[in-house]
Amino acid sequence: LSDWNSAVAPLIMKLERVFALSADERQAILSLPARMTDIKADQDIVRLGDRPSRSCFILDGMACTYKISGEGKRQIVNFHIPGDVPDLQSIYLGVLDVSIGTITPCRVGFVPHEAMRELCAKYSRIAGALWRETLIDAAIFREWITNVGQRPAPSRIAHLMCEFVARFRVVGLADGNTIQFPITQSEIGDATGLSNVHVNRSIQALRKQGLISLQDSTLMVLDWERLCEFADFDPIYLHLRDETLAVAG
Amino acid sequence: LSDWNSAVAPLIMKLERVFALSADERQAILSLPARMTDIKADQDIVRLGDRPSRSCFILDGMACTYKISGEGKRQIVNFHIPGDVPDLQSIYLGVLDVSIGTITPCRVGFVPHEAMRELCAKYSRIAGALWRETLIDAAIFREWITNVGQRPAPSRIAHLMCEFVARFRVVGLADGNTIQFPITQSEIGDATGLSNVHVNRSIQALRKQGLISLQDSTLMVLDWERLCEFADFDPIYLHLRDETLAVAG
DNA sequence: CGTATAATTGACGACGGTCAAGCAAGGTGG
DNA sequence: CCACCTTGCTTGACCGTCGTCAATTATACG
Repeated sequence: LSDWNSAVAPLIMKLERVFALSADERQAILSLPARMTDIKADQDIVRLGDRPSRSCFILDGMACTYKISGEGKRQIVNFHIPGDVPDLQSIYLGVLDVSIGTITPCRVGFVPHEAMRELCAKYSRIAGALWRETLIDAAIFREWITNVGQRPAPSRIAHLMCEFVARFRVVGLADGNTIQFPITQSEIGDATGLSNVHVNRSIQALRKQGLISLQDSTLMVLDWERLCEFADFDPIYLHLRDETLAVAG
Repeated sequence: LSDWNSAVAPLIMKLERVFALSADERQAILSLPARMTDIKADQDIVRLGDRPSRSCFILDGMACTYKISGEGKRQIVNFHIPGDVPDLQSIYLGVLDVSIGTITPCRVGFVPHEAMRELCAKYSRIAGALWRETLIDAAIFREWITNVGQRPAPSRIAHLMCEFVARFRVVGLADGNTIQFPITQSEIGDATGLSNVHVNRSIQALRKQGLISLQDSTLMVLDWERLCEFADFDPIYLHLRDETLAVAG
C-alpha cells in the first residue's frame, strides 16, 4: 500500500489543473482504501453488463474502453493512461454499457464506490473535480465522433496522436514531444474506424511528410505545428485550463 | 411564466425515471427563475468558445449539438428534444467546445448557472439526477462513435431512428411506434457521417424492406423487432431503468 | 407565380476494405 | 543455440461502399 502514494500522483496532477488541493483534500485521496492489482495485457478489467461496486484507477500502463458491434467488430471509444478513472460513471449508472480492457500490462487500483461517495460527500471540491473529469471524457467522445465521422484516414490518426501527446503532458508523462505509444496499428484502426491495412498506409504517409516518427512504441512528433494543422486538432475540447500544455514543450 | 410549469413536464418525467421527486423537489424545479424565449429554426443558441452564464432547457422543438471540422463539414453529435438541457456541462466546464443550434423553431428556457448551483446544493438528489443525465449523454456519445465507426450506412440511419423512438418514449412524446421526425436528410447525414445522397438511398432501402415509413416529418416504425436487429440497436446505453420503454408500445 | 428548400435519380470516381502473401522481431522449448 | 511459433508490420491486387457532381422533381412560402 505504500506505493499508492506515488501511484496516484498523475491523478492528483490532473485534478490540480483546476485548483490546488488543500492538505486535507490531498490526504483524503491518499487515504482511499485502494486494493492494487497487476493485470496482464489484453485482459478485460470490467465488462459490458457488469454492475461494479468499485471504481478502477489506472496507475500504470495503458487501457481502453470499447464496444463490440453486432458484426463482431471492436470500436475503441477512449484510451486510458495513468491518472484516469475509466469507469467513474459507474458510481451513478448502475450497468456498464461498455467493456474496459488493458492494452499493456497495467497496475490498477480498485476503490469501493462507497468510499468514493464518502469522499465526494465530505469534500465537495473533489466531487466537483471528479464530476468535471467525466464531463471532459464526454467532450473527448464528442471530438471522436467528429474524428471518425468527418476526417480522412491520415488526419484521423494524426488527431489521435495529437490528443495522446496533449493528455500525456497533463499527467507529466511526455518527454517534450515524445511519448510512449504502445498501441498496435490494429488498435489504432479500432479507435478510428479503419482497417489495419489502411492504418499502416496512412501512418507511412505521416512519416513521409516528416510529421512523426514512430518505432518501438515510441512516438515522436517532429513538427507539432504542422501535425496539428494536418490533424485539424484544436485542444479546446480537452479543457486544459493551462493552454500552454497543449503546445510544444 | 405560467406555462413554465407545463413546459418542464418532460424534464420532470425524465428525472423521475430514477426516483419519484418529493413535493419539495418538484416545487424547487418549478420555481426556477427561467427566462423563456422562442427561437426560429436553424439558429444558434450558443456557440463554440462561448462562456455561458446560464443553462438552456429545451421546452419545445428540436435542437442539436454540432461541431464544424477544419474543412467546414458539420458533425452533429447529439439531438435534443423537449426535456433536455443541452449545455448542462457548461456549469462545470467554462468554455463551450461545441455549438448548439435549433433544427425546428424552439421554445427554450434559460436558467442562470447560479440558480442551478443553488438547486444542486440544496437538493442533492436533484444534483445526482442531473449529474446522471450528463453521464447518459456521454453513453450516447460512445454509442455514436460506434455507430459512425463500425456500421454500414443503412444500419447507421436505422440506429439513429431507434434511438429517437426510445428517447421520445421516455418523455412521453411517442405515439406507439410513431414520432415526429423533423430532421432533413442532410442533417441525418451530418449526424451519421454520410452524404445526403447516400442517406437518401439508404432510407429508400429501409422503406423497401418494410422497416419504416417516413413522410411529412413523421416517422413510423413498421417492424420494431426487425429494425432493432437491422440497426444493431441495444438500448442498454440509454440507461432507461424501465426497460419496457425501449420496447414496442 | 417565382424562389428557396428538400427529396430524388443517374453517372462516375475515389477512398478505404478485403484477401493474401511476405517479412521482421521476440519468446519458448528442445 | 537454433528451430519454431506467435504477433505485428508491410506490400500488392482487386473490389465495393460511399462521395461528388449535376440535373430533375416536388413542396412550401412570400
